[in-house]
Amino acid sequence: MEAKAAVSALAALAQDSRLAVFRVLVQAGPAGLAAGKIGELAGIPPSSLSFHLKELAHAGMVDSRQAGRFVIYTANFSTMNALLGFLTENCCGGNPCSPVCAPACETEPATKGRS
Amino acid sequence: MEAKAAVSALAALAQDSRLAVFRVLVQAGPAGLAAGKIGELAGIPPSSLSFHLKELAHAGMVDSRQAGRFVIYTANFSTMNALLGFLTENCCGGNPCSPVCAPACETEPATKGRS
DNA sequence: TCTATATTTCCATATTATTTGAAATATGGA
DNA sequence: TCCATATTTCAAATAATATGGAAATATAGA
Repeated sequence: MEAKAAVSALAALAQDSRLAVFRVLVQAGPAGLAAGKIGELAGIPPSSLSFHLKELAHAGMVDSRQAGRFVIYTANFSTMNALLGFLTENCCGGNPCSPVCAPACETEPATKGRS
Repeated sequence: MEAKAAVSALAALAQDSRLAVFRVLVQAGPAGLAAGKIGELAGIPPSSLSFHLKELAHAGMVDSRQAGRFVIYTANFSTMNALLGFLTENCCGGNPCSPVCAPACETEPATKGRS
């Protein structure tokens, strides 16, 4: 991931409504949610929601697919992982260090404390 | 970490100059860098740099300490880790999943591919 | 104290983002 | 085709953010 893409991704997430939308989609997993359901869960009126979803999509943080009358949105997990990687890249000059940790897969819930 | 703090942290990073500053500090590790050195490495004039450093500090992404005539800035790694955790929290409803990974410490460089 | 260096504050300007109602568009079913 | 529902687009007001020169402040050393 390049700096420009990272700034786009971060800017997409750096807003109350969009962060709420994205977190709801992360929790929903690959199945995703219809736009209306997202607006309901996040408390955002349709036109605002549409604006924010477009911002997230443009930054590659979410994908969408048509399903009948519904548009299903999903979090884009590979952009997400690329962003996490970018932020911790070459930490401490690439030397072993405790301060920052590279994301690594777990099969357990992500709510445990760390470092 | 709460949503408000996460939005602040993300907004702090969602800007070309500030992201460049933060990455330079992540790479510098706990030793940190003087403001002037950061400006030199990131190509940012003093007054702009000061503005952006203040933004990063206000969001808790960097800390500073006086060292003689210099002000040494360091990345705040615990805010960073809290942010990464927040973004992946309760991924896929808390069930085991491959898409998103919880940050976990490694002792190797952070440039390897993942998931 | 005086000087040089390091950093921050102030200021004005330019640019970009957020919000939401109303209207437009798209889809599926009767 | 006609209707109801789902979503997006448009428009315009408001608010927040970015920039960088010039001046102010702070520190160390002579």
